[in-house]
Amino acid sequence: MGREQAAAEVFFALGDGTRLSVVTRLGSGGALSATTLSQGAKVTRQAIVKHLQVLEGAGLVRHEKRGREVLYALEPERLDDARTFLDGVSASWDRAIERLRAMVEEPDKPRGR
Amino acid sequence: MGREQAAAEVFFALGDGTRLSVVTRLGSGGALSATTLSQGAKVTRQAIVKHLQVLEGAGLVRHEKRGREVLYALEPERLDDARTFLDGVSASWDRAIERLRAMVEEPDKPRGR
DNA sequence: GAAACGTGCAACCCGGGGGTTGCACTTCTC
DNA sequence: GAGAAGTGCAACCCCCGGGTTGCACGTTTC
Repeated sequence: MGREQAAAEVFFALGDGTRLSVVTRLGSGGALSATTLSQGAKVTRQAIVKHLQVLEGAGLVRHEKRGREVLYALEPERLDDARTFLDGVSASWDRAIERLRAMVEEPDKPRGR
Repeated sequence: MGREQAAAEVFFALGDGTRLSVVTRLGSGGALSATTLSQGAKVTRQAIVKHLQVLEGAGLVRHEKRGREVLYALEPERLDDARTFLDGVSASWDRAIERLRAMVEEPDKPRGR
């Protein structure tokens, strides 16, 4: 229910090339500032800032003021949530396939709930 | 590189509430038609069709003509790809954390590549 | 204190994503 | 064959996501 909504938010946050590369860089680089992230990127600092806000809104990133600059760091828990969701879909899919296979192999067997 | 782009496409496809519920239903229900999926949904059949095309474009779904109707079924391989990507980010994040911890605990130790 | 660096805020633009409606076309059913 | 069921196609609408520019505000630095 709300679970699905939250998962959609996380997936939406990851569903953009720029944001995904930001996540990758934060994942391997620790805590970085928006300006640092914007260097080497194809977009402006402001664009990066907006992306970071989206990521933070989805709970994928946390920010911390460090003197005059603001450092953003990854929050990997929500990544686990997303992975859990994918696991769930895959699992129920496997079960559905298994049911189908059983029905084909034993057509007369009564099947309950 | 292109890996990241493909992952972004999958995440984008999953980053919408309607599409995510479609994926869930397909995951637990086997192969369904657009009309069937639209019943019980809050949107039109046409909207569902567009969503299915997006999902198919991302490789998450496959369609098959069955008489006069078209059945859509889940293609769980791409889900695994997405999960693998998340695993990668989490792993490098863990390594980054570990490096950081090591630096804090042994400040004088020389650290190489 | 003045200059440089890093941010924050606001206005603005553009394209396309999500949705709908209407209709023509095939396929099943009686 | 007539009608119902299931799709496909096209036009159309609205909103907002992604991006930019310009400038004002703290914080360092010398």
